[in-house]
Amino acid sequence: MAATILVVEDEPAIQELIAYNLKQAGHQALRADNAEQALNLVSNALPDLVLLDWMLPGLSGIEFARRLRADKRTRTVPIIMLTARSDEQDKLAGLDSGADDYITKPFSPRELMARIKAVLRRRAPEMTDDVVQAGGLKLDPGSHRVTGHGKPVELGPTEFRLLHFLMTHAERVHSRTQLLDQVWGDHVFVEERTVDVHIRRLRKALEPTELDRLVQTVRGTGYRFSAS
Amino acid sequence: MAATILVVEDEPAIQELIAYNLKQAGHQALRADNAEQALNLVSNALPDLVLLDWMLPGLSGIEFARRLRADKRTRTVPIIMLTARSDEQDKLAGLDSGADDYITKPFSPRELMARIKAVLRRRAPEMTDDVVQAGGLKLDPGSHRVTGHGKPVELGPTEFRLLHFLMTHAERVHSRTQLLDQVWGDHVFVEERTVDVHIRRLRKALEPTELDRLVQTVRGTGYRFSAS
DNA sequence: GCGAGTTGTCACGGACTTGTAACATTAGGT
DNA sequence: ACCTAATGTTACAAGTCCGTGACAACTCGC
Repeated sequence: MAATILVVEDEPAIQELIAYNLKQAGHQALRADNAEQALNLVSNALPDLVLLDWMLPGLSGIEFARRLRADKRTRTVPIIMLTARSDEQDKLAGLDSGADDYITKPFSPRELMARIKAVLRRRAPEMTDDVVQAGGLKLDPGSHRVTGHGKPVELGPTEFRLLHFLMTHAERVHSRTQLLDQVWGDHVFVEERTVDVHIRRLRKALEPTELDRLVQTVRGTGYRFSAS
Repeated sequence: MAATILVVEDEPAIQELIAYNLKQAGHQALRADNAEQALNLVSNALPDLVLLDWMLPGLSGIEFARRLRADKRTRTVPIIMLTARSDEQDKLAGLDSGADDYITKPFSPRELMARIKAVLRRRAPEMTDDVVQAGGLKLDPGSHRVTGHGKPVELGPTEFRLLHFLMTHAERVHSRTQLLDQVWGDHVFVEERTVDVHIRRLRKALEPTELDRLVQTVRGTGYRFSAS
């Protein structure tokens, strides 16, 4: 899946380099030269990940990270810190401010891309465009297609995200609250029972392929995807 | 598993950061800015663990910890102290006041989560989602599944919690009162004999696998899980 | 703006769970 | 052996949780 990535970096050459590499990898790059500009962009549209330079003119990178963590709406956005210092003390402070990973300059584009992928996979595996496959069911985030035993399955957007999350976190029970947080987003307010309805819609769509049994109810706890 | 964790921390950014990470790990976060507020929350509902800042406006963290330890109802709640000082003297005082662990700022979220898990594992193993295995019985809290000699075992929610507690505190006799407190919760009122009925239901569910003998009666005292 | 598709909420009914009481059985002391 | 207290067992009514269909509000491309 093409992630939208915000690059906050004051040095034009590095910003350009990063943006180019992101584009090359199929992501969309938003750019900001400083924290103020970045805050503006974030208030418009939430990126899927933030690449954040440590040293910024004006508001520092750490401070920016703290602000993102302080606001309920932006709390979940993964952050990767970029810095020239390799000092361990800074590293701790950086992680303390809420960064998910930390990379020291100079870095190779390959390394940066690997870390981005790793963070997306860890924080939001359903954000990567890896094909997920289990028990005869195949979900391809890239083409936004789902097939069961080779036959196409029609899903609405929410059911698609729900199935994607369940498949990337299989063999685990998820409470309705967790599913709302992870699939709907933690800034929305909807009834818990709404999850039931979407589970129902998902099952109905899977019924023709008999794969609806993979979506299981755990009474009193939540739902589980299981291929065994 | 989902533990309820009380965060007592006056600095909003850090409180937010911690709460966010707790939620991410599947826990529920209660928050308090000061000790007075924390005492209120505790009197309402007992948390499974307390994260406590050393420096608090008003009643200090140490004093708050002492109060928890002084009250019979809250005496067993695990406490992790947070502090900016790395001074050995303070560390001793902190542990002396009854803290289970101690962590100095700045700390990485990863480190904090690791310590929480370690403390829960030691003090309340039924709160973690570690797989428990004994005598051919296997219970997986993550997927909410139980198998005996590989065959699936069907349990209701209460029987599941009961078995989980017994397995994580095996080779020990638990009185009916203790089981009610630990498995049902400390503020519910049910007949003691109700435990017997659930033990019966648990045994019945285990019968097909012949593993019901692991749940043993200690006449005049209570019940015990034993794999030997 | 129009219509198809999507979304969140509600209400109803059925299935499962739970606590209690009542009765049966067992263990342990005398 | 007998008696009593403790535990096993069953049945049941009340409560809770979940599946399901209907529906109105909403979005989005045309």
